[in-house]
Formats: sequence, structure tokens, C-alpha cells
Amino acid sequence: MRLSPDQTIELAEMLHIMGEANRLGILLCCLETERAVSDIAAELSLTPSLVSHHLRLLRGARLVRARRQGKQVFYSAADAHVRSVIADLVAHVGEDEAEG
Amino acid sequence: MRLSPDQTIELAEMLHIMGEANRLGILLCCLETERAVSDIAAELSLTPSLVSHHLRLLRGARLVRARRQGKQVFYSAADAHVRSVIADLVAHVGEDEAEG
DNA sequence: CCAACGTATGAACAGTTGTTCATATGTACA
DNA sequence: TGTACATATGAACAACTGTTCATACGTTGG
Repeated sequence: MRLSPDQTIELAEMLHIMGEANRLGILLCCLETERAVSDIAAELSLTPSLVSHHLRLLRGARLVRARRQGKQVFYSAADAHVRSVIADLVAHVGEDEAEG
Repeated sequence: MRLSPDQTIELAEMLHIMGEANRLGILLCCLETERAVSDIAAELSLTPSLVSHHLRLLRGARLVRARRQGKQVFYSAADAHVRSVIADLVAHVGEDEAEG
């Protein structure tokens, strides 16, 4: 239950990457389904350039993985582990709403 | 499972506050046990001033609550909900180690 | 009252971050 | 090859953040 300093830093870095609204939105956007960059940009009303910048950080943090198919690049959650962490967080937000 | 824009912002703000190593360390430090500011500062080798600054942000995000007792102020996780969220995150870090 | 202690606050500074714009890379198709 | 499209990258800039230092506040005991 207690983390080492290194583990604390590691977790903080992950949370830091997720702790920006647009970036979190992008991550949620391609959590369950593979999504192309322009697709994400359209859904969140962001420029493709900005989405690409954020995806680079998300990829750097191993939260997301990319797959090229023709001109498009499809992004999705890196693995089941990431999906699970975020599903937990999302579930907790839902609980907050219920409690008021 | 899908979050509204407002919920996304709310969650991002929470993650943003937790996404700094010293602050996360402080939060973990007073997760299970009530801890005085100087106590936390000593354990993490930080100045009481810095710890106080960070605790103000943690309190602002309702992640932590304060209780004054004489000259000291004891901080602890705001509620069971916060403890649960962080316990989940900590557990996932443990899994990462196991997987390699 | 005063002094000592624990905590909080505010100003200031360097370093970082999110965003935009311009431009480059990569791919497909005529 | 050349044009069009999707994505990526880099520079630049304002806004923000973590930290330090000095100082203030609140509490206890003389």
C-alpha cells in the first residue's frame, strides 16, 4: 500500500499527463474504440495539430498506442491495464455525482 | 462509462493536483493516518512552508481535510472516497512492477 | 504582556506547459 | 511525378507552476 519514492514519481508522472482536460478527453475518446486523430479532433472540437501534440505525450507515457492505416493513424488505450485504471477513475467520478 | 465535458474537467483538475511528486507524496503520507505538517515535512525531507503550500492545494481540491489541535494542524484524506481512489491507483502501480 | 513554536501566506523567480501557426513528413491516387 | 489529404513537428509566446525566502498568524506557556 505504501509507495517508494521512485514509484511515487512514476505515478505522479502518469497523473500529470492525465491531469489536463483536453488530454484526458482525448484519452477517454480512444479508450474503448480505436480512433483516428482527425476523428478525435472533430469530436472534441480541437485542432488536429493540438490533438497530435497531446497524443505524443500520451504515447510517451505509454497510455496510448498508435496504429497506422493508410493516411490515418489510429490511437487506442495502450493496454487493458490502462483501461482498467481509467475505468476506476471514471467510476469514482460517477459516485461523486450520486453522493452530491 | 463516458464523461461529460464538465466531469472531464473535474476529473482532470483532481488528477492535476495529484500529478506532482511532492504533492502526491504528501497525500500518500496522510492517507491512512492523520499527520501534522511538520511531521510530513520531516518524513519527506521538505520544508514546512512547501508542505503547507501543497496542502492548501490538496485541501482546495477536497482531497485532504485539516484538524487543528493546539499549535499543530493534522491533515488526513478527506473521506473514504478519496482513500479508495488512491488505493486503486497505488494498487495499479504495484501491478506494473509485477508485470515488468 | 512576551517569547517560542507550528503553520500559513505573499512576493518573486526560474522553469514548465498548452496553444497557435507555419512547415514538414508520410500516404494514396491520378 | 504531382496534388491532396492526414498527421507530425518545431518555434514562439503567454500563462501557469513549484520552490524559496521573508513575514504574518495562531497557540501555548512563562
